[in-house]
Amino acid sequence: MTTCTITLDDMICFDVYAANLAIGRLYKPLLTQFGVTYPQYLVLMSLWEKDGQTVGEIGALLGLESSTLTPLIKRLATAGLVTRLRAVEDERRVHISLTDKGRDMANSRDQMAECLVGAAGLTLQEFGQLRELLRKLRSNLA
Amino acid sequence: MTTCTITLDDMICFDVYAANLAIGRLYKPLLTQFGVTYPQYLVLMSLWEKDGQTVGEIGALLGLESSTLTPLIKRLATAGLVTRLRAVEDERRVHISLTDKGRDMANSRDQMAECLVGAAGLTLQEFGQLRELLRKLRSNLA
DNA sequence: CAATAATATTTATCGTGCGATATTAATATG
DNA sequence: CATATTAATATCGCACGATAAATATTATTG
Repeated sequence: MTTCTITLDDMICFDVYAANLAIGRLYKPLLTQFGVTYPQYLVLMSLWEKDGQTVGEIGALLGLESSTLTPLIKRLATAGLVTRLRAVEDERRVHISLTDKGRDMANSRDQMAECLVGAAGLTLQEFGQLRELLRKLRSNLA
Repeated sequence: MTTCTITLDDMICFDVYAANLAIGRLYKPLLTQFGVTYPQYLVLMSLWEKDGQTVGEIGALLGLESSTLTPLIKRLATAGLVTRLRAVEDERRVHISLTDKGRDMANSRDQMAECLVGAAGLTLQEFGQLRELLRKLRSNLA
């Protein structure tokens, strides 16, 4: 039975990897219009959800170290999409906030969403299943 | 209904991204012992499945361009895990074959598999579901 | 034989992701 | 109150991934 287990699992890591690249590739044409990369877009997404998060909070959400996020967010700041502001109550923390330009980009989210939903060819139910399985997987690994 | 759709989808790309990193991070300690990275490991996996594949075949499997794979595979060759041999029947193609050392690494696959299966906390049925959904998603996007 | 397609490499570029280390500030501890 | 500890983030450096574009070489097709 070990053989069975191995095949299943190994295909999983394979498929997650390939699916991730495929999604990024789908979004790319839209994202380059805004001059941002796919990981940068994910950071923006988390800010559209909740503005003003700290670097640590965003990192926890995406599963990234601050050493990865700091330069990434600086590029977003250079692009004029976010601002970095040290918290007054705890000056270790740096809050990331959307600029007007960054907030405006949220409108394009609908467009990208429909793009993926259309291209993915999954039912809403399947989307929900997939999301739930991935979250379960990830939370167990973390 | 639009709102519902958007939320679902956007979480998907989010979760795929995070899950991919989480799996890579889980494997990392084991992989560094062998001196290979996670994408390099995926290439080895495809060779354990079917040895002697061409660069193009591996690329199709992983969804990578040959321009990405060529340097990656060269690193595997430098590490003594694979050999690169131009096909005699069609000299455009380059076949990648495992060395003894590369084949030996396949033994560790079981260890890694059990590691993931154990840590993931998913049933075999859920693994199957997840794999099927990801493959469907990917094949539609490609 | 010429034109076109397929395959892999080269080159150049950029960004990701992380480890190691430093820095700064809040919090304990004595 | 001084100092050690811990936490959060920044900084630096590095290797590699991923892609685009251009090139070279070989097959195939008309």
